[in-house]
Amino acid sequence: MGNGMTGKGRVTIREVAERAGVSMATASRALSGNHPVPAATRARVLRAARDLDYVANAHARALVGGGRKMAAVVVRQVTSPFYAQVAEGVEAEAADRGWLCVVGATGGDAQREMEFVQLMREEGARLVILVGGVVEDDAYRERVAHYAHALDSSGARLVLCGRPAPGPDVPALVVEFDNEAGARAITGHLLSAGHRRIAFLGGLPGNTALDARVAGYRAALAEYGLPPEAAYVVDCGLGRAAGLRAMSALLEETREFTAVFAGDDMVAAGVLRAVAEAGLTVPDDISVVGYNDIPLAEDFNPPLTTVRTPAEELGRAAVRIALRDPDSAAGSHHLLGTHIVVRRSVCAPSRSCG
Amino acid sequence: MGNGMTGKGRVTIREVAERAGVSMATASRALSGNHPVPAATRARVLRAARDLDYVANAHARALVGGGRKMAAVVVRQVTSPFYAQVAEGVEAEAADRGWLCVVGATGGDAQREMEFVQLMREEGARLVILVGGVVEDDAYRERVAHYAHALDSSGARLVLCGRPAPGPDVPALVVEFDNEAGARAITGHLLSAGHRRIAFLGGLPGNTALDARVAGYRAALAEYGLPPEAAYVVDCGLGRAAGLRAMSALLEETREFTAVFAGDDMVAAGVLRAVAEAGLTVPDDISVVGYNDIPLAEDFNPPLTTVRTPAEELGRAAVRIALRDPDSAAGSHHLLGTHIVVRRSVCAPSRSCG
DNA sequence: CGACGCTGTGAAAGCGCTTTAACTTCCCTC
DNA sequence: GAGGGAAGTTAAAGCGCTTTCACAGCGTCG
Repeated sequence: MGNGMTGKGRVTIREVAERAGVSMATASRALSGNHPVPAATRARVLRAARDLDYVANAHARALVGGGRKMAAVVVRQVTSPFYAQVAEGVEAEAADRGWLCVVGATGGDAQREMEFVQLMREEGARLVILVGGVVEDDAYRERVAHYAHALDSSGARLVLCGRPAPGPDVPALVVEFDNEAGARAITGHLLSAGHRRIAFLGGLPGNTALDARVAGYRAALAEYGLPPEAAYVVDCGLGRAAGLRAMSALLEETREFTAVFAGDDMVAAGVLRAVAEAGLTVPDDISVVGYNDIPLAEDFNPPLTTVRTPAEELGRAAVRIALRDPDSAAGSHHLLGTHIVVRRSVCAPSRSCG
Repeated sequence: MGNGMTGKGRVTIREVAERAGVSMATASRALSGNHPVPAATRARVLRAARDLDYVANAHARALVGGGRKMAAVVVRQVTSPFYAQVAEGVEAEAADRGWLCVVGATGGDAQREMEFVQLMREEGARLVILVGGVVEDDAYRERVAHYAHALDSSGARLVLCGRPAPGPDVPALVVEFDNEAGARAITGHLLSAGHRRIAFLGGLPGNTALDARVAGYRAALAEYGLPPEAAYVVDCGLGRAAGLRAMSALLEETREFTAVFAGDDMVAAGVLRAVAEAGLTVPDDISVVGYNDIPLAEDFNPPLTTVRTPAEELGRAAVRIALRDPDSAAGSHHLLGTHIVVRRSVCAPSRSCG
């Protein structure tokens, strides 16, 4: 390497100080910029640091400095396009501020989630972002309330993305998309195309995001003067496999529906597949819409009409909001807008069905 | 919370020790398990820690303990399905060992990559995994050689996944898929189906992964006794947009090809789209194969025949290999196997062409 | 001209933890 | 019954850094 490195042992600030002919205190000030130092002195210190290939020890710094700039984002799995985008947003916004971003994948396991949050407490993360829908039961509420208080007592902030706050007095902040509005809009799109028999596939009772989508779907139906019985919700949960299975079952059972609103794009992928396997065509026989507008949605067959939820923006917003209003932000609730992306999976209800 | 927390200030091991009636040393040993402690004493300490909601300070621990269990994985972008899977594999394997995993996204920018590696040095990461193909030029070689030596001098290991080592004496370890074998196999699949005019779309000269794929493609052609001129490589780079553009251009130009080997599945997505836009059908008019088998490949239209590169396994292998053989592993090169996944985007060359 | 504030600098305290070296018991052996 | 370990425990050193506190030098104002 050709520099003055002392073998394996890391160069410390003391050596930098010695080489620059100043005290450790001055070296520290020049390096960290926490305190003004005359330009000449600073230059000498920086020079010495460069010559020695000095690398600050983040641990020592965090230990004395009390904490460190680190955010953690926790998702079910990194490979889900939606979660990946949110994580990317968090990472980007964190990086913009010089923060470190660590991501944890739980695989949907509450145990691992708890362990990870605990780890983040030990690591001194100042921001923990929990992403993704869950079924809201008592265990969930208790768990999250615990996180919130534990993190709060360590001086860290907790952000919930797309999952509910366990209570009004819990020190956590919620940032999510306006699922009800989005669902209402896309259902309206189907209705205005002439569809009246629209099934919703992908319900997951207790999951607030999906519940809100279902609510929006029902609201849109009501707005069009349809009776509550017109709503048909299949609680098959999320994922491509679930969508495939549920749609196959539905087609087996009845062909009265002219359109399907899939709970998200992966469900829609399964639905499209099921329709194709049944020898039917989208949209001629059945119109399909999804939710989230994942990157590959436009490559579906046919390209999917869906609701765009700018996931990366969600991640960025989470960081921004949490860091903006250090105190007042706690407990607040932020809703992000969405919009419809029209592609080719919807047309007017046709010849073949009701 | 109902426990004995002292407000904001974090509970330290000293308080735990006091409450348990032992010295800090004993408390530390009971908590960390680094040194045997009688069961009765240990129980008292653990009890006190629980009562106080004690959270160890990872920084202090790392400071004195010299380093910490942390791995870093660096990718171009988290939202690419392939990178996401690799990152997930790294995360999983790291989590299995109680290691922390941080991920950095560079957006393909060398500057950001350097900053991130530097940050990891400061943070004391013991394992840095650089994932993803690059164009191998002098700047690249110099950069990576620098990382390798810098990390090595901090006692950390460097793993390159799918990118070449800059030289034989550089302390880095390479783990990647056997791209040449995979490409040879899938080209063979096309050949054995009867295709003789096969174009390769998605070359990126200097990118070793793609170069290897191209080499495999040529080798397969040669094995079937075709002259070198039979190879037709379009260096359009990667990504869906690139595939769409290149394939549209190709179709504009000539229709002599009966099959297309796309550099990866995203390119294949673009190719499929281009074929559809040209009013042609896959596989009846043109057979298409991809590379990587991303999760949505089976939902392409038609479901894509491709090469499965178990990306998550790549991430896991990177961690495992790096951690297995602390010393001997340096400089070694590991090749992971792949296999063909046959779906419906290939059939015998047909009526319409060649 | 002495008191005051300012800037630049350094010695040393201490962040929370692990670990070394030393000490105390207590039990066993010769 | 004295000597030698083993087992259990502790005081204290110190990881690398930031930051207080103190002091020196010096221009400025009353």
